[in-house]
Amino acid sequence: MEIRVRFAPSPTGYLHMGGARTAIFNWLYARQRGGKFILRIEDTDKERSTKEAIDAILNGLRWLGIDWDEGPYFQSDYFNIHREWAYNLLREGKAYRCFATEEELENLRKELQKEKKSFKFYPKYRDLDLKESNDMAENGKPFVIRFKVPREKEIVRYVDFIYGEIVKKIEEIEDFVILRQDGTPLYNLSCVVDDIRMNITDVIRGQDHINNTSKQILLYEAFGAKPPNFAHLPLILAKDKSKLSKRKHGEVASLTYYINKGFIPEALFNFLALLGWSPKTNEEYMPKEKLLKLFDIKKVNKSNAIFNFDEKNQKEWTDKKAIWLNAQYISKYPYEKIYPYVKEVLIKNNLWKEEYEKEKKEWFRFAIDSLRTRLHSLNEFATLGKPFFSSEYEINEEALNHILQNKEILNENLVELAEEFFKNENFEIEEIEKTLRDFAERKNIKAGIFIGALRVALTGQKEGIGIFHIIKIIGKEETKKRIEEFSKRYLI
RNA sequence: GUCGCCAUCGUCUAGUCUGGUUCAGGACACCGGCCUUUCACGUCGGCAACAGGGGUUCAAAUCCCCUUGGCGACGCCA
Repeated sequence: MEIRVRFAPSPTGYLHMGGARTAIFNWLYARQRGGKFILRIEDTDKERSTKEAIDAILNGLRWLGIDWDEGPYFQSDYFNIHREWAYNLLREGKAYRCFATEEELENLRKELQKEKKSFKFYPKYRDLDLKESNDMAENGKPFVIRFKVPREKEIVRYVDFIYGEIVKKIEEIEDFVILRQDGTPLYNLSCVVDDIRMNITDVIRGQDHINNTSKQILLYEAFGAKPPNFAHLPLILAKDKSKLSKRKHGEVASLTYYINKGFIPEALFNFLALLGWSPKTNEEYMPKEKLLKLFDIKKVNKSNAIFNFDEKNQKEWTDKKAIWLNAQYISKYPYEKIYPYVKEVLIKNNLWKEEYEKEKKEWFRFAIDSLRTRLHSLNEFATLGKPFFSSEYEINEEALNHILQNKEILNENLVELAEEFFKNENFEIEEIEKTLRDFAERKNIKAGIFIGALRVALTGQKEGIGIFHIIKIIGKEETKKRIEEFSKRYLI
């Protein structure tokens, strides 16, 4: 039988990390078995659903490289069908109209609480004769439709791929509402009806749905359908051990933030896939193909994972392992794969020049390959990389002050050193290095003094890639020019 | 409160099913050495955990029970 999974987010917020991981696991599961991945937007709560949220979800999935075979379906388009199915249950005596008012219910709930019981159903309406129920409805008395949980059964049971056997006592399940007073369907109904209609074979979703699953299985049975397989994923928690959410923990919970922060999609994909699941091979760098080969839904662990970040610390804005993985991808990706991302970032920051893919193609590649070994974010191509693509870069004050300790030496020698560089014929790294070291030796000055000064003069930064790489990338003329300008401005 | 789930280094995790090979392995982070007279690269090394208590057993991180802790669900939200 063909595997069919679905990712069914509700468009009430942006695509968050938990949702993204659910999508990843669904996608991995479907793709490794030649199954279909269906995207369904669960917008049954019209009040809270927004167009922006839908766009964010779609864009987020595309960005992650998660493609879908069907959809996006919008659940609200099928309200009539859901309602029809609910009424079928009503006709068959598997559901009933509950005419209880809010007050009535509240009182009942309070009373039950005194006896330490919780609400399960309202016999008065549950046992109402269908004809009488029809009459009341016709007379305009408002009602909801509740599912009539089969009380003759003892338990509902299913085997979860991850949690194993889950048994729930029938007596603990209330007659839940499936149709609102205004006739719109509720989550449990819509979800089951659509999963049946769409022939979903495997439901992979967050662990917070475990409780719903028992109810949903009852619905499957009422509809005479075979329930799908279920796999409930452990939750992603924040440091305070509560469920990671945008409301509580801010942007770090939202996928959009990672896009803006310069993540490579596959790096985030990799990180998320390893959160709650392990290939058990001691490897961390796992591109999609490898993940596809090794992923096993049944080996996902049961305990929740904590997302370790510190919002107060810039460098730890998200889990450090995620940042580290991103750095891995930036430096290990084949050039062809990293290139489009770099181009995009440079364009966004007005640093892109057409010649980078024409006459300066080779130069550009060398620059990027040198640069990327040190970067943690794509955005750094435009910040730390700026001096290579523009002569307008800022000078780090701390770094400047540091080298100005040797102001006199530099004033006497730096421009002369620049002239020496200029005499280089090939301007290759070894040659540049030799020039500098010979020069320093001749002058009896530590090479380090020049190295530090050159870094500041040429890039304005106190750290970065090797200085000889920097000089080669910046080029003969520009190096000379920058040193001269720097001397005039700071050394005299 | 009720019901359910979970419990190995600070964090992600391997090992738990099939008890001995583990005074518990890897990764991130952290600390130190080397390299670099730059570096958020690289490299080598270090720190660091079986929640607690009872069993069962020749032997328990691994099996059983209890306690504790954490999380989730208890909506005419999804």
